[in-house]
Formats: sequence, C-alpha cells, structure tokens
Amino acid sequence: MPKTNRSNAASDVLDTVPMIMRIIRRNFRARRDPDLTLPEFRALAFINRNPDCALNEVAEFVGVEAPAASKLVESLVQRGLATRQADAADRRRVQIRVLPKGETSIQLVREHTREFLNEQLAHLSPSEQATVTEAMHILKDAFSNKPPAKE
Amino acid sequence: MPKTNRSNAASDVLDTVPMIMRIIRRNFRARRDPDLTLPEFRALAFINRNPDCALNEVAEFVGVEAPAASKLVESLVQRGLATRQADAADRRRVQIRVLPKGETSIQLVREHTREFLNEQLAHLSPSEQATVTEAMHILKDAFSNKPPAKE
DNA sequence: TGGCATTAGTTATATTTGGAAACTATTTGA
DNA sequence: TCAAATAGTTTCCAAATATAACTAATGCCA
Repeated sequence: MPKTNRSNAASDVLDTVPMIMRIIRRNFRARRDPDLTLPEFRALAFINRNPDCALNEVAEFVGVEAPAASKLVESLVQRGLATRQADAADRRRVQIRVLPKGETSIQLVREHTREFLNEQLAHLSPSEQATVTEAMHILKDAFSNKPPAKE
Repeated sequence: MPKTNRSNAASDVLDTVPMIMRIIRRNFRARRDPDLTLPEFRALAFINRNPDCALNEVAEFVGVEAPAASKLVESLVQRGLATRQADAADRRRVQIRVLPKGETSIQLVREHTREFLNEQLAHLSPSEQATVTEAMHILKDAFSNKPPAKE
C-alpha cells in the first residue's frame, strides 16, 4: 500500500501542472494560427514528435476514432503541412510525416508560448529559476523512464 | 527586461509540463467515469473550484459558446451532479453549484490521478521530492500572482 | 500453397455536437 | 417609463464524430 500524506510531491504536481496547462491553453487559444484547429494542431505536434507514425497512433493521441483521424490527416496533407505514404514493409500502414511548412507552423506557436512563459517567470530569482529547471529535469526523467503503466 | 536566460526555465517548463499533462490525460482517459465526457468533467471541476459561478464563466473556461455551455450544464443538472438557481441579486444570472454526487465524482478521479502520480514519483529521493515540491510552489505563485497576460 | 481470420485505413451513413440567430426575462439608465 | 443592454435559453442548421460497411494487405496454419 502506497504511503500517503506528508507534503506529497504528487499532490503538488497535481495542483500545479493542470493549472499551468490551463494558462498555456488560454494563451494558445488567444494566439493560435486561425486556420489550424486545436485537434489539427495537436495531431501535427504529435506527428512531429513521432515521425513516420501510423494513423491509429494519431487517433489514439488526439482521442478520436480512426475515421475522424483519417479526415484530420487528410486535411493536413491537403494543406501541405504533412505527407502520408504507404509503409514499404507493411503496405496497409501509412507513414505520416510533418513537412517543413507544418514544422514552422508548430514552432511558431511553440515560440509564442515559450515567450509567454518567459514573461511569467521573469520575476523569479536566479535560484528560483534554478529550482524550477532542476525540478523539470527530475520530472522529465521520472516520467520518461517509466512511460506506460501496465496493469 | 531580462532576456536570454542560459538554461531557461521557460523552455524547461514548456518541455515538461505538457508532457506530464499528456500522461495525466492518458491515465484519465483510461480510468474516467464512463458517463462523464471530458468537457463535462472539466465543467464540473471548474464549478467546483468556483461555487455559484455564472454560465458564461463556465463557457469561457470550457471553451465553448453560451448555448453549448447551457446544454452542458443542463445535462449535469439532469443527472444530479449540479444545481442551477437564479441569483437573488440579479435574476438574469444563474448560480451554478456542484452537488455532493458531483463532488465525489470529481474527487474520485482526482484521487486516482494523485495515486498514479504518486507511483510515478515514488522512486525519487527525498531531496528530489523536496525540489519538486518547492518548484511547484514557486510556479503556482508565479502564475497566480499575474493571472491576466497583458500585451 | 490456399484460404480464412486479422489488421490498417478509407468511404458511407447516421448521430451528435456546437454555433449563429432569434427569443425571453431581467436590469440599467436616460 | 421606455429603449438598450445583459444573461441565459431555444431553434435551427452546419460541422464534427462515430458506427458500420468496405478495400486492401498481411499473417497463419492446415
């Protein structure tokens, strides 16, 4: 049985991370590329992180069924943001990739958000910034070392 | 204005927070109350944080227009998760509240997520946990002290 | 090898969802 | 007191999504 209480890092993460995420999302909504819906942006970002990914992976990540993902990717392809080609090894699969145009589109948004966060964190002291940086690295390791929680 | 930070806390936050959020959301999706959609859950959580809030506040938070929010809240009310009563001071407004049933529904999900995070962070050393906790408090302050992003 | 089951993705159809506009009720304010 | 404004709801329509059916490719194993 897992121990509870104390000042519990998990509770702090659960309080704080969604809060920051809401703020990021609000900022995103205000500044987003007007002809890129949020699911489209999310799909594009996922594909960018996972080059040559399959359609069902995109579907799972965005949280929609295969047909919706198919149309979503289709529209990205139509607009020259991504490509979709049959996998040579298994010709049922498609390999989806982000094209330079799509990449710049993502990075633009990302840069906006980064600047926004920078403003928000500008008033922190150097030691506070160092603590934040250190914590982020700790968390990144903690979560990427054990990505899937099996059951 | 202090530009150009070396190891840039903002970049670290931007790398890490969305990643954790994706993991939280995947966990949520796997365990969520099957008859509570994600917008419904988000609305309920918002109402819980903001008792007696108005409809347009819910709408803005969830990111939909008023009619959609109206239907959403209606469905919460129908299922006994929330109440909606006219504000005595201004009878055009509604005051929305979470009912005990809705509250337990939220807290159940929250508790699941907290346990999940706890597992993920269980392997951190006490000093690492302390760093995380400290960073979370720093970030919470940084973001709640300056909620509106000026231009 | 042949043939059947499975898998990935697309197309077709139906349902649901969400938005704009119109409407009701209430408040403001001139 | 009446016009304008505001909060929310209802109506109606367009867009988004799911389910089901379909195509094509692969795996399996007899």
